[in-house]
Amino acid sequence: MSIEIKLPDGTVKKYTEPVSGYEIASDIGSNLARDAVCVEVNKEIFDTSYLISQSSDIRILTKKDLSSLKILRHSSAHLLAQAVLNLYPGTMYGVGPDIEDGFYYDFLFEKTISEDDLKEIEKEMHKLSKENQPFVKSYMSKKDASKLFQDQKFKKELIEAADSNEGVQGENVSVYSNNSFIDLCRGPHVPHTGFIKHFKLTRLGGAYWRGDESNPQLQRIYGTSWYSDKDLQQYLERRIEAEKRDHRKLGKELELFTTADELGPGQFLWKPNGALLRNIIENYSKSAHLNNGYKFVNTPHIGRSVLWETSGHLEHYEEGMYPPLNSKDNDDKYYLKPMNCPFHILIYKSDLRSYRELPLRLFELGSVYRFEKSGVLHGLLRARGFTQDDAHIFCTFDQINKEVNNLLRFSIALLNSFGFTQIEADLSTKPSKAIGESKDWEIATSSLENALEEQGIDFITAEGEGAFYGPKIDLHVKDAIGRRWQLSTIQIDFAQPTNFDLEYVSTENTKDKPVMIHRALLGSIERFTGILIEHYEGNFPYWLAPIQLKILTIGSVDEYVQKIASKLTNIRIEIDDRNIRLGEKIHDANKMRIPQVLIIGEKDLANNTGSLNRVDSDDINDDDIDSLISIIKESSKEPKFSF
RNA sequence: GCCGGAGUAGCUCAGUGGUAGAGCAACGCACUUGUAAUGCGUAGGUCAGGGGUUCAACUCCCCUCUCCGGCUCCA
Repeated sequence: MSIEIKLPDGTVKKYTEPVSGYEIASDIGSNLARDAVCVEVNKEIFDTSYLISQSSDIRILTKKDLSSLKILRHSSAHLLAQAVLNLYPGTMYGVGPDIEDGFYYDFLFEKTISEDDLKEIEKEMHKLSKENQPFVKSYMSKKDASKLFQDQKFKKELIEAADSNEGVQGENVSVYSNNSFIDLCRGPHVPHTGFIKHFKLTRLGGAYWRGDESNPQLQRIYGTSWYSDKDLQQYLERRIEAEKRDHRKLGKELELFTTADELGPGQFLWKPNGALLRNIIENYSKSAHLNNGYKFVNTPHIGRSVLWETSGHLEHYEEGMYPPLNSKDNDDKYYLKPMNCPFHILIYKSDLRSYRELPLRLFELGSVYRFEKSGVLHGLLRARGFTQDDAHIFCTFDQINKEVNNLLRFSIALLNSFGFTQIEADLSTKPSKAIGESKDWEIATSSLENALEEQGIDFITAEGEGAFYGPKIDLHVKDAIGRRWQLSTIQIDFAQPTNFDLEYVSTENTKDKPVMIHRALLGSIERFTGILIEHYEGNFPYWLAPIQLKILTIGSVDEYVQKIASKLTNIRIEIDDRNIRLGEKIHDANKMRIPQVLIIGEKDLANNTGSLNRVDSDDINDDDIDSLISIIKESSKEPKFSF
């Protein structure tokens, strides 16, 4: 017997007996043997103890490999379950995969545990970690496994459901054991529990068994796990960073928006600073649209039920709509609009349309109301009332590709203007709950795909994630700390033109059906503002800052300050002329994240000077006031929009 | 909607069966201020709302509302 093991550097090692990854690593070097997490055999990952019996290309994975981190986290989940079962015998355990930055495990405790209990569980995990218990894989029949897990109803269910993710393959299952703890598992795992050192249990939450709302709820324990303490600490710091950026907290501190119990959940009141910010965003979007082929429309907030029956919303999304308002005159019912499209369609239908008018692009900052489930509301990011930068493009079949191409460029240019430069796309295809012809779905989907390819945008396909009336492209941005947010959406719709009998007169004088494209680029203004707040941590670029400049006075300089202010046309200014110390005025301006502060004292009045402090550059002290004014004007300009 | 946690002054929080507290903010007085919080004083609360237990409830129990962490959902 001859087994040839080929290493990544091309060297070949020969063995006469089946050999484990660990043995190969040991043959290469003792350090590698110590650090080996797993072994990749012909692109598939196995435990270091796995016996390789055929000639293969292999690679030893160490702590440095990305996939090793996933393996560590999955093993951490096992350790968590082991600790939980030690401390709370009789607990039912569900599944425990690795996730981004960590892992979780779902449990059904005999008595619900609380967040405080996590400390004790963590302590137990550390204890088990120190014991360096090896993870050992074995196989057994489904029958034997059912017997082994006879007291564990969730495990039995997984065995019966033949869940390959949980190690059930055909008639056999694989299980991993370390010490007395045994779990149904496909693996692979780190060699022993000693690899799991730098972890922390982070959260406790509820989760439906197998992610199904109709199933009972379990308690899910979340944790994070790393190969070094440094990585763990960095991760924990990142979390604190993210908390600091919370738009709900900053919204309160910077006096941007507020809420009140009397309003009802998911609705917001915009205070002067927030309304300014919002208006800046809206106006920028409006002028971008106005200058690029869109026609503005305005539509009401409620519509008769027949409209929503025709559009299909009542049939498909009634639960997400506010309950109807009854008419006092007759049996009519009115619904708050969850979308603007039916109204824009009515505008399209109000005239006989010619092919010459197409593409017809109707734009509106349209406020919509969706009765989101109470538990999903999350500040501005998920509200019940919000305003979309919404447009509907009515075009011919042949125009789709060009329109989508334009839209992608337009959208990216807009997001770039606001400081989002890393953009990725999702292409969502036909869901199970869909209306319309399959052929139309195929054409629509492929035209979106073509446009993405023509624009050279990286995208992933999200199967079955499309809207009920058509496929869509979603654009995602990465923020300053790497979080991914969905913003723009571009959706093709063959269904609504049919529902509403839309038509246009073609070159051949026939009546043809137009195609509709729904698109919102910033998405919801509320949500977009929330994301901007988190992206900039409240430190907005000059053009977005609600107050761009604060003038701080020292002594009596009123007239001089008025003269300066009148020269700063179109700059959003606040003047602080309170009779208090300069240090306190600076403190207050900084607290409100005012990006530019102009200090004017009696000395400046005499010399025609001023001092300028700016967040992103050095202070300019006692400089000529006119030169300071031009610096302020120049730096406060909004970015030019072009695409 | 479901599981768990929380709600005390405008804000951030302490108090856990026995007279409701602090800092900041607000207001008043003094200080007239040149680069990250001047000092003193005053006022501010149905302890989310409702019901119950108790001699006595912010505190214990029940219901409702809102918020937070998750799950599910997101046209």
